[in-house]
Amino acid sequence: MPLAHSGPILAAPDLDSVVRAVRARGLRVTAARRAVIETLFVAAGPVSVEEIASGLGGARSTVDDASVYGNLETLEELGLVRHVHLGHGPGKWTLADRARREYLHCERCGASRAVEPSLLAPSREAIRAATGYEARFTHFPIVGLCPQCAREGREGEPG
Amino acid sequence: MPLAHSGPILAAPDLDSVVRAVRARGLRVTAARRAVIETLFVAAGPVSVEEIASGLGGARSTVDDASVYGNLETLEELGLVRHVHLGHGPGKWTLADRARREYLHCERCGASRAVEPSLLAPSREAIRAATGYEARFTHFPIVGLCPQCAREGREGEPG
DNA sequence: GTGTCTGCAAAACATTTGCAAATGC
DNA sequence: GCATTTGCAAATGTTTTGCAGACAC
Repeated sequence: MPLAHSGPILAAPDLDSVVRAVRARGLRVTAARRAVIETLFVAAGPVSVEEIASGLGGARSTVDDASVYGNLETLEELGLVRHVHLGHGPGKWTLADRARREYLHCERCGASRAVEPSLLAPSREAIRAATGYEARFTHFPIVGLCPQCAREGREGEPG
Repeated sequence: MPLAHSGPILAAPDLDSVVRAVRARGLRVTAARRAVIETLFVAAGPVSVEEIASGLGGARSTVDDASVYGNLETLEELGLVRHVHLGHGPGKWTLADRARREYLHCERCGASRAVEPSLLAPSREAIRAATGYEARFTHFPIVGLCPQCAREGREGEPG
């Protein structure tokens, strides 16, 4: 079942399948590891290390920051989770198959909104054709000016 | 010679014109401020705070980190300098009119390369038409897989 | 039983803040 | 002369590292 960039398929694996994948790679399923995965699983969107460590989403126990960092790194290496940046500052974490949305971020007022994926398709194709790179626009937001700030910028400028 | 989407044209000014702009805004031209600007001016590309503070590029004196941060923030607010991120980690700083290149960054091996601006034009237009945002792809790199890592990814995957 | 993982404490970085002294205008 | 700006020192916030004990398998 292909999860990758192309497919519209939304595989949304259950928690057990993630846990199984962890075990399949030879990693141990500890309470801390399970709590991290559960938090990512129940979260509405990408979450911070802080949120994961404090057991947001009702994880039974709390997990030490250092262990959260370690686990996220390990799980990211396995391709099970990803981190994304929604603006400046520390990243947020999510299950790998959920990191599919591209965002616009206004550099002046900080406003943020998701982008209709089809808008990026032409450039993604052009980049692939010209450079061979498979571009994902999901990791960092696309920075620019929102309509209002763009307007103000054009008026306000002295000359 | 069109440099950008719209905005006030600010073309490769000499050092003095930047200094004049600073004074014109009512800011004082101190030794530290001048050193920061000079470093940005002579640098081959975007530079780190560390590099600026240590007087890379032959600035006569060294400038305290805190002062560099303060100056960069002030100058960015005036629109004279910008910071960009070329990968993960702390940003790098450059004169505003020089922050025009878009980069591809491989999330697996870290390879980086500039993008031919025309490749992004279609999506920039589509985004403007659909959302009103003026997208700049220069602030964060576009993350993805370089040709080689993309190939390995496709082969290596277990299933 | 053994090697992995955890929590805790401390270190390493990047950045911000507070403030008295220095200095551009 | 006076407000702005500086350097220094300390605080903050995030992430990494070291390590003895706990625990999954």
